[in-house]
Formats: sequence, C-alpha cells, structure tokens
Amino acid sequence: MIQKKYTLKRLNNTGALAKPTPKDESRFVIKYQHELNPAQLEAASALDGAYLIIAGAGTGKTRTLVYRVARLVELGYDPKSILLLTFTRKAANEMMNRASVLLDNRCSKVNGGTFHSFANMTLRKYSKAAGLDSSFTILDQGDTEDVINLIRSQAGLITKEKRFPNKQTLAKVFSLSVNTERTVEEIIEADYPHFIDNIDKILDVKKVFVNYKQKNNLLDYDDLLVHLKNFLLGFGPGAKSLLSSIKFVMVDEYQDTNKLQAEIVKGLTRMNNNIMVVGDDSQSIYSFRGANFKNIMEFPNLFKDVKIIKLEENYRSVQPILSFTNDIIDKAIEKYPKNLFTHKTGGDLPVIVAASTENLQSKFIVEKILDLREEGVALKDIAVLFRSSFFSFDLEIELSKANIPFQKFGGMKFIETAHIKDALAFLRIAANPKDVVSWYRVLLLHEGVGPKTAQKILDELATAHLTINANPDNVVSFKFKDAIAKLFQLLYKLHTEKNLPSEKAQMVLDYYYPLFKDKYDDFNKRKKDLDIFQNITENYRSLDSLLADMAIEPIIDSVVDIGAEDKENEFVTLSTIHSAKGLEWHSVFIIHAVEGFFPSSRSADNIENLEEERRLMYVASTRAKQNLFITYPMNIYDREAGITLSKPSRFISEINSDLAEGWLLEEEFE
DNA sequence: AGACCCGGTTTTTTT
DNA sequence: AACCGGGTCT
Repeated sequence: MIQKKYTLKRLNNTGALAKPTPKDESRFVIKYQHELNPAQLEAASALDGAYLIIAGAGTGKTRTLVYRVARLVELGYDPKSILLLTFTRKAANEMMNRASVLLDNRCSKVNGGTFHSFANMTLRKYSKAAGLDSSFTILDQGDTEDVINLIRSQAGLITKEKRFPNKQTLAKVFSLSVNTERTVEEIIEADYPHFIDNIDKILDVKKVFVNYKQKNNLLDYDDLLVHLKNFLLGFGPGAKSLLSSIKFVMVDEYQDTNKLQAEIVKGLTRMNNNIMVVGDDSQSIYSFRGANFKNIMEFPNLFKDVKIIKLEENYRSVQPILSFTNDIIDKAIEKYPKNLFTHKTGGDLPVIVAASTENLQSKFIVEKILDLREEGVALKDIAVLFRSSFFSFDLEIELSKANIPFQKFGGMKFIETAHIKDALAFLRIAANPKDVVSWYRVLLLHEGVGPKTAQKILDELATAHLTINANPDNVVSFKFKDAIAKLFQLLYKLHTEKNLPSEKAQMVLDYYYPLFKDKYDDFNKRKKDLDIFQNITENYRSLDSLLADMAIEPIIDSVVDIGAEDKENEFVTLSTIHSAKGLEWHSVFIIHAVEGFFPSSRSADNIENLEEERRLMYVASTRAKQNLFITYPMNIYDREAGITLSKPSRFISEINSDLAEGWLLEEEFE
C-alpha cells in the first residue's frame, strides 16, 4: 500500500489546536523562557487542568498571569474564552493592558473583573434563566444597612430593656452567614453571644429582609454571588451556554476568597476543569468578609489532580527590606512554609521612626517626601500606608500646607457621601421604579416628610403597583401631595425620556440643588463632589451601566482624571493597607504603628484577629521596593486619659534589632 | 403624632 | 462625619 504524506495545517482562530511541545517555543512572538524564571514559565505555559500558584509577595505573580494570558492568545485561543477574576477591576484592566502591550490588543478582549462585576453582567444577561428581573438594582453596603434599619425600626424591636443589634451588626451577621455558609445562629453564638437571647427576632428580621429584597427587585452584594452560584450549579441551558464559552478561568488573590466564591469557581469549571488560582496565604487580610487563609490550602481537595507551583524569587524589594518583612511573617503562628529570596544587592535598612506627637510624625513625612523628590524620586513612586482611614487626617493637612499633591484611596469614598447618594437615588428610581430604598431616601429630602410620611406614600405607591405616574393625583391622596407633585413629574420624565445619563443627571441636580443647600451647612465643600459626579455621568451611554458601576466599582480615578494633565497626575498616594494590596512603590511610609491602633485594640482579645493584623503589617511593608519607613507617635490622645504615652506596635518592637535602624525624632527650634 | 434640632458618642478594613 | 436618643416644636 502506498503511504501518502499528509500534513495537518494549524488552524488560526479556534480553540482546536495541537498543543505545543516544549521544543516548539520558536513559534511564539514572545520569548517566554527568557522573560520568566522556571517556576513562572511553568505556570505561564500551563494549559488544561487545575493549578494552584503559591506566589509570595513581589515574586512576579501579576507578570506570570499576564504572560499566561498572552501565551494562550498566541496559541490561538479566543480571548473571550479566558476569564480573569481579580480583586478589583483596576487590577483586571492593568493585566489586560500589560498583556496587550506584550502581544497585541487581542488581549484586551479577555473577560475580566471582580466576582461581583462578573456576577452582575452574567445575571443581567441570563436574568430569565436565573429567575431575576433584568432591571434589578444593586444595593451597596449603605443601602443594605438602610433596608435593614427600616425593617428593624418597623418591627418594634427597639425596647429599652433589651439591647438589639444595630443595623451594621445585623448586616454583618447576615453577610457573614451567606459568605461563609454558616447559619445566623452559629455566627451569633460564636461572635455575638450577648445577642443570643434575641436570636428569634434577628431571624425574623432576616426573613423580612430577604422577602423585601425579592419583592422590590433589589440585590445586595451577597445576592449577586448567591444567584450566580445557583445559576451555575443549577446547570440549566443558560449556564451550559455560558460555560461552553469559557475555556480558561484564572483567579487572582485567591487567599482572599471565601467559601461562596470557591463554589462559584467550582461551578465555572464544571465543563472542563481548567482553573488556575494564584495567591499567598501570608497576605490574607479579608477575614471580615468571610475569607479564610486556609481556603487556599483546601483548594487541592476541591479539584482533581491539582498541580502546585511555588514562586519564591522576590523581584521587588532590596535585601534589607526582604529580610525585615520575612522576619515579620516568620513570627506568624500559622503559615505555610515559604522561602523568599532575592538576587538584588545593596539598599538601606528599613527605618523605624519614633515621633513625639502625631503632628511631628506628619511633619517628618512631609520633609522626607520633599527630600526624596530632591533625590529624583517621583511623587507617584511614594506611598503612605495606614491601618485605618482616619490615621491620615493630620498628615493630609500638613501635605496641603506644603503644597504636596496627594490622592487618598480607601476609607470613605466619594460615592458613599450622603449628597452623592441623594443624587444617585433619583436616577435609581428612574431605572427601577421598584427601588424602595431610593424612594425612601428621596422622599425624606422633602420638608415635612419624615419616616412615617414616607412610608405612607410608599404604601400608596405599592397599591398602585409602584408605577410612576405623571399625575400624582391618581396615586397620592394625602396632604403633602402638592409638595410631592413636582417630584413625581421629575421622576416620570427621568423614567420615560430617552436621553443620556448626563442629561438625566442634570435634571436631577437642578431639582436637588435647593434641597441640598438646605440640608447641609457645608454645602460649598460638597458642591465639588456633585460637579465631579456630573462629569462622571458624561462617560456613560446607558443609565444601567452607570448605576451598576457606581454600586460595584466606584470610580476613584475619575477624581484625578478631571481636567488633570499628565503633570497634574503627579501625586503621593495615601492609602489604607487594604486598598494597597497588589501595588508597589519605590518608597513606602507606614504611619501610626502604635499598639491599640495597629494592631487595633479591637483585635487584642482574639488571636486569629491579631494574626490577621500581623499579615496586614506584612502586606504593608512588602509594598516597598527601595525605602521603607515605619513611624509612630509616642504620645497619643485618648478621650478618657488625655495624652498618654504609647507603645510601638508589637510587630515592630518584636523585630530583630539588626534588621532595622531606629530614629528618634526631635523638633528643631527655630 | 410626627418632624426636627441638638448634643453626646463612636469610628477598622471592602465588593 | 454619621448615628442615636431625647426633648421640643408644628
């Protein structure tokens, strides 16, 4: 028989390709072996199967993910079939940009975002299959608390004899219960034993809360995840169609995911078991959101044949900083062994600075920032990090005095301020007339309308099936109807007119402005925020996407973007440690490293919380590439005791004294 | 009865 | 800065 030679041509744009052998590297545009170390290369070249990448701080975790994305795209996989779940959308965008620069802009088509934004997109697209109305409104934390408060106050639970948990506590308990898949009883018993007598009433509130959201087409953050999970695990036709379009799933910062998210990951990979998660147990800092650093080590039990790859070479920090941070984490009671090393040489010892007062601490930082700038360090390469947002108040004043531009991340967001929430509430009603929380908020803005009257109006609206009617006479039959008539006209217009979000926002602001001026004494200061808000709305073509973004991914950057040229973009970063996750700077200051503040006195009685505070200090100090300064004021104001002498944070005082330099700050008399 | 004003208390961290 | 409770005004 004659044997014919037949060569199979490689297809270019489908997933059905021959897998490259290691010798095949020449086919790639990018020289992966030269760009990555062996462990990174192994991770970046992975194709099918389940992978757990344990990546210590600064070991090129992002780089590895970026190269894997590029490589998959080079292999011809459809970018849209790659799903990259990250902690913030900023992180996802950054990765996609880097991959695009590396290869080409096919990489920007990768599916990416947070668990919540992915849930939002999916649930809107497959709303029917998920049993939802696609115009659902997303409740952020504050909204969720408002709803709970409404129920709490209506249930007649506030009696003088018995203490009943406040709205924050209730919201926290309910959320923790969902995210950790424990019952409310278990959580109350474990974390709030003093409320155990109220358990029945607490469960009642939860029941009403759940019904309320359902009836009013509202989803809170947890509902987004729960519905996504149910949709995926239900595995109906909709889910199958979605899953067949997803070929590779990658999850960044896996140490900060919780049980619910782990199940979503499980559901996402049901069709092909292709999953890569990346994380570092030593950087787990979100236990208050139900994350458990042990989850990452349970990953191998969740999936079949998990391959574990460890990244241990640190490319970020100079040796003295690495030794210092290794020492912090070595003292952790429970952790999985890692051996971070670097080939970088030189560099100064980290400096621990004792300042006599908080203000002197601020002045030191200002002076040092100016020094660094003299030495040629750009402001954007400098960051000041802190445990809690309010630690930076004094520093913010000093920076302003010295004319040093800064941008603050974390803490109270512009989107959470009362006046922005007011303005948003109008738009939310326009998008979803069943959004009772927003109705309530808007009604309360009007003179003479308090909780009771607002409720009355809402009851009337409910019997009219909450339709915004251009003529409120039909639905409102009470004494405030004249005052409310104008409001109804506005809402009707907002709801029905087909115009851009920015035009709707303008209508809202015109209406809101007089009420706003009345409500806030400091309206001049707040006015700026409204202007910024209006600018943001210009970026959107649909109201739904504007509102979804506002709830899930508040745009902090836009504050900087407004009218800022590149030169104006030069600023020092002030950030909570939580918001600094995954980032790095040439020079890093950690302020307020004082016992009782960092670690916070609230964690003092609980060893697990204390350990998390330690990991926070670890995350903070591993952000530094070249310089690390840790400062603390020796005298702290305490409400009860007045000025008291404070002790430096235990995480600092425990450190081997050879690993850092100590400075005592003294004020110079002029 | 319900809205509103005042003053004291309390603030972790985030999607 | 926002929340809660108590007292006062409409």
